[in-house]
Amino acid sequence: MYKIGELAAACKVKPDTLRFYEKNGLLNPANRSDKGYRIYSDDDAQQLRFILRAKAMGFSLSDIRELLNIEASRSDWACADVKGMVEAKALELQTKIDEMTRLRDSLQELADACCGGPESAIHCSILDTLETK
Amino acid sequence: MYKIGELAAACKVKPDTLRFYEKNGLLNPANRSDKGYRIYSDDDAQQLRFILRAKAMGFSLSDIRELLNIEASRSDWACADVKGMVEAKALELQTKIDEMTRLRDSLQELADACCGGPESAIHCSILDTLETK
DNA sequence: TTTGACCTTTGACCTAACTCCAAGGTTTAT
DNA sequence: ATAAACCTTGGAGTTAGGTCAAAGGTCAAA
Ligand SMILES: [Zn+2]
Ligand SMILES: [Zn+2]
Ligand SMILES: [Zn+2]
Ligand SMILES: [Zn+2]
Repeated sequence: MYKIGELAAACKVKPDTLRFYEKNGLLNPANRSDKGYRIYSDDDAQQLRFILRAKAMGFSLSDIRELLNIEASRSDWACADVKGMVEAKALELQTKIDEMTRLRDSLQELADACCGGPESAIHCSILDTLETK
Repeated sequence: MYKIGELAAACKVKPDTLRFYEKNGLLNPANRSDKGYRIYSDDDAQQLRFILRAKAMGFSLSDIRELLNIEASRSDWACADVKGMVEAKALELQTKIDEMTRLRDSLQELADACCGGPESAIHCSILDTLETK
């Protein structure tokens, strides 16, 4: 049984983060002390670690809410559901990667066309390109 | 000479966006009509296109403010300065790409380990992995 | 002349995921 | 006993780049 600061420290997050997760339905402390302090159980700690691992994998908090729902009643779901979520996330990421790669290539092309020398930028091809495509 | 709605329509942005750019020091209309309407010149239109092109290249508005400063007095800057900015941006992008690629690979690995079948997720390796690393 | 499409300003709201603050109550250590 | 270090709540602020609404003034067409 942990108080909020203890669990937070154990998982290297701030107490406010746990309150935030609670407010957003991701982690409810098992109970409260007679004076109203949040008391977290080992299961809660495990659930927090689940959340943090999923976050590190790139899932949003609302994705994680879904994963927690599934995890809470695994038998109601198929592997296909879970795998579908993960693959969708991977695809989403890939789409962003592609977009950023195109952007990076454009920038590199822009940079390559510039002499990069110490003289005045009056003739700079980068600025020219941005000025009039 | 354009009123705000005209310039906005010509560049496919909303009037509010132009007001926002003005508030943030990116684009000041050449003058105002006697009744207070913003009046944009052809130079302003050109500057807006500069802004939009730079944005499409992945520059943030504060990057663009810098670029506009340079553009406004090109002779005070060297090509090296401009190229440096562009290369820094490309590198920044590359760093994000690398990070997202690692994330995508982790997700793909996670997905690959799951059977993805229609039976219950009780044995799902994805959930197991997230539950206890 | 009256409708409707413009324009003005100020200021609130949006997403995401926290983070911080204030004002007060509690626990712990010396 | 008292000060430090915790805990509570509610609500505001952060970043980035807008987007919208309200309340009012202006302008062109029918
Ligand atoms: Zn040069
Ligand atoms: Zn150059
Ligand atoms: Zn399976
Ligand atoms: Zn599975």
